[in-house]
Amino acid sequence: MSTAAEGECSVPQRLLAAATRLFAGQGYDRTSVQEIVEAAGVTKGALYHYFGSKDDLLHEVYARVLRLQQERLDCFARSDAPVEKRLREAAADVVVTTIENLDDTKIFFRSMHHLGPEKLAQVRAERRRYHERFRALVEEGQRSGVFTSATPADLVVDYHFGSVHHLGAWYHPEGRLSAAQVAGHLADLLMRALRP
Amino acid sequence: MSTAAEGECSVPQRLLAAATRLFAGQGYDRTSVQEIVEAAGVTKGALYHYFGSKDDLLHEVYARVLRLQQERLDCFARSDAPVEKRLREAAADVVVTTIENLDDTKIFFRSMHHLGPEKLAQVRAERRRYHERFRALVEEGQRSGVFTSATPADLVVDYHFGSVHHLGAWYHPEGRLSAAQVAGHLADLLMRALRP
DNA sequence: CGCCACATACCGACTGGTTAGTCTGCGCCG
DNA sequence: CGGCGCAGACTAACCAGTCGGTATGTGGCG
Repeated sequence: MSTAAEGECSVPQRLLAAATRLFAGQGYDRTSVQEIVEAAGVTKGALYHYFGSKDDLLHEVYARVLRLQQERLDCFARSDAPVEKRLREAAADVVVTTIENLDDTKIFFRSMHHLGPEKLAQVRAERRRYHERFRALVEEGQRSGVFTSATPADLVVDYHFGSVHHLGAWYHPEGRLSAAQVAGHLADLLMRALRP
Repeated sequence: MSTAAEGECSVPQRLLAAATRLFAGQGYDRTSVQEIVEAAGVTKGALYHYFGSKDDLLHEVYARVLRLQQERLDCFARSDAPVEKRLREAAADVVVTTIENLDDTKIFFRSMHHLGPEKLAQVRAERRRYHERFRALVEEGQRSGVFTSATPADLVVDYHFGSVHHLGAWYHPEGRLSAAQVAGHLADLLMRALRP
């Protein structure tokens, strides 16, 4: 009766997965709690046993993807390779992980305003930390002269992340370009834009 | 009693303006028809006198901004300046008009999925035409050798428009950069990324 | 000019349907 | 037997859209 394989995960994980898929497909508001629990093969009692509210569910989705991206970026930034290599790899990796979690990303930028104020502030703060770490890489390259300083670093970061966030609007896994190929091209564009 | 000056516009225009502001601020689903008519200083009878449904209202917002952007792009593309000048001006102009109509843009990419299937198809078709005209400029420059062909033209277009769409997420009119300054920087980034 | 017929513009109470969240209870496991 | 994990009916609120009604014009006709 349910769409997903029900037996292979714990109930909260199944609920989170179903919610992610449905939120990404039809948006937060258009997805009723009833639909989520049916897709997960349980009932509302189960959902409200594990989550405080529908908002909580959304917040969990956000927390998961934020944690993942922060970890990956840290990994690249801490390397001791030259800065242009570190930035290029970080820029490409964020594209790959975004494509690998396209549902989460779609939700992220489409449903942010559905979060309550305090959860929103928390998500925004984490997001800002992520941006700042990325920007630090750009600034490092600008100071050392391998990148042009013609454009302020924060604008460069917003430029790149803008196109990353937009991936959900056009990328299809069955398309002619693989995630790695797209990532390579977008990273190239960024690096060329930063050439002195 | 109402928030906006009521007397200076026709009722349908006031309704459209109120809807735009509210949709951008709280999203389509979180905005009730009651809120819209109160903000416009009328009642539901007036709204349903001029618009067929809440969807219609949203669709009108889309149609307005699509028409505007298409006109502006046509204007730049038809010039007989060298292609790098035409593309640069078009790329900068789309940033300026996006910033000047930030509310519309926010709605555009956040609430698309609220449109019914046939209206959605129509909006998408117009959007695609816009993209294709922009892409044609990039391809022209690539053929004539003033732009690098390292990156496929459609990816370049998605790269630029991605950051344009993302403007609504970070740009604030009171910030330190004017719309024209941001437009100049983003156009510079694009042109540098296209240098051979 | 006075008056009627009709239309356009708008009002606001009402309805049918939907939804998030609650609460009581039941079955299974330790 | 006791409590954890969950079922599912229930409720209170809300909301898009409807519909009969009202007011303000507008054109024709006697």
